[in-house]
Amino acid sequence: MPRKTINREDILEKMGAHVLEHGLNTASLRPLAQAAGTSDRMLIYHFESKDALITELLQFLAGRMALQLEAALPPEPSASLNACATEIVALLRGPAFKPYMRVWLDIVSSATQGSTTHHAIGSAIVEGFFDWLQARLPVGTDDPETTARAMLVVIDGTLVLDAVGQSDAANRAIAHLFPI
Amino acid sequence: MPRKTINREDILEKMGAHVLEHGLNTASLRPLAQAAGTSDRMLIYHFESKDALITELLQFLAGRMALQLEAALPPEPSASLNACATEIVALLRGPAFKPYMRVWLDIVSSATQGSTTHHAIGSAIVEGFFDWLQARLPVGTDDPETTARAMLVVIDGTLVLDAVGQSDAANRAIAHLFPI
DNA sequence: CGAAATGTGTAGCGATTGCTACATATACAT
DNA sequence: ATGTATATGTAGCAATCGCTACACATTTCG
Repeated sequence: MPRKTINREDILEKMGAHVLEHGLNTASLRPLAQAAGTSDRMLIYHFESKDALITELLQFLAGRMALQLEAALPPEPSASLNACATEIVALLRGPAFKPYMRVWLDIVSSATQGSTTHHAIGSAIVEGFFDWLQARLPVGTDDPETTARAMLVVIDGTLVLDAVGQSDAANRAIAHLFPI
Repeated sequence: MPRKTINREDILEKMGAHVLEHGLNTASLRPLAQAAGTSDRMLIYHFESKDALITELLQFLAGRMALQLEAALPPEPSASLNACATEIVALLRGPAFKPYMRVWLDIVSSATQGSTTHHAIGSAIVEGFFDWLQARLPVGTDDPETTARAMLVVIDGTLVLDAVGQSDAANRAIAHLFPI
């Protein structure tokens, strides 16, 4: 038995649920601690600082989302680019992933403000999503790497338009950019 | 002479510069007041509450950006869709507009967290940008409205990828989605 | 002139922030 | 048994948050 079999994973789990529900930017130590059933004192004790805690929490959530993505849409090629984009966007808009998208946009926002940790985590998330996305492209897609990157741009742009209530416009854009 | 010829415009100008430089989410009353050469006390006096202040400030900045957009790229049709997208993205990445893009992503982030005021302002900004964008499409573009919305999605997706250091991927996506 | 409206500085309130000092309880190793 | 590492509660600190009470000036208007 290792000496450090404390909760850590449990704590991350519960804090992750709290962040998914209440947002990342507004997450302060005491509410996080309450959600995890502990105290701010112990959070600092376990994670050294809030920055380190947030970093580890975001990595944890990124892993969680990757698992859920593969569970929701296994890596089977779609029938067409349009179907691929449509399926993914529908999935990300659903109740299971919308909270992740909110956190994602928080990460993006912090990254643009100059936070190197958010920048690094965001980069890793995009890279993972890119790999998952590439495996779902229709068989025989020309230049799958560039196509996947294009779809990544369209999906993220859709998230932005969704945020300000322009989902219809985003839908039309997808249909226009991936007609078949 | 109207009785209310106080600074208001000046104050908004200086606070806008501060927000463009230091970000929106981290903007609190005292730094904003210092930037405007007044006190938090007076900001509340003039704008009733911080929420109302931020709302008015964002509307002010949205108008400013619209003006600067028209000044930087007058509404002359581009030679091609690719040229249109490339020119605009290069402009938005430049020093004059990057600060606006940071604020824009802050607005998007707050809107996804449920802020109705940010949602409303973000929606208006997108609508204005959409109109400006439509006027720059090449002459004879098929279905200019849908095309402009598609380009909007691609541009916003590019901003997101830029935020996490994936500008190269975004560039390739643009070249792929708007080949000519 | 005098009253009323408009503007501004000083000081502070209660809440929250990340984080720490101190004491203490438990567990494990020697 | 005893000492040392691990774990945790209590209390609080200095800073910052949005906002307000109070006093005082200046201007406007009847």
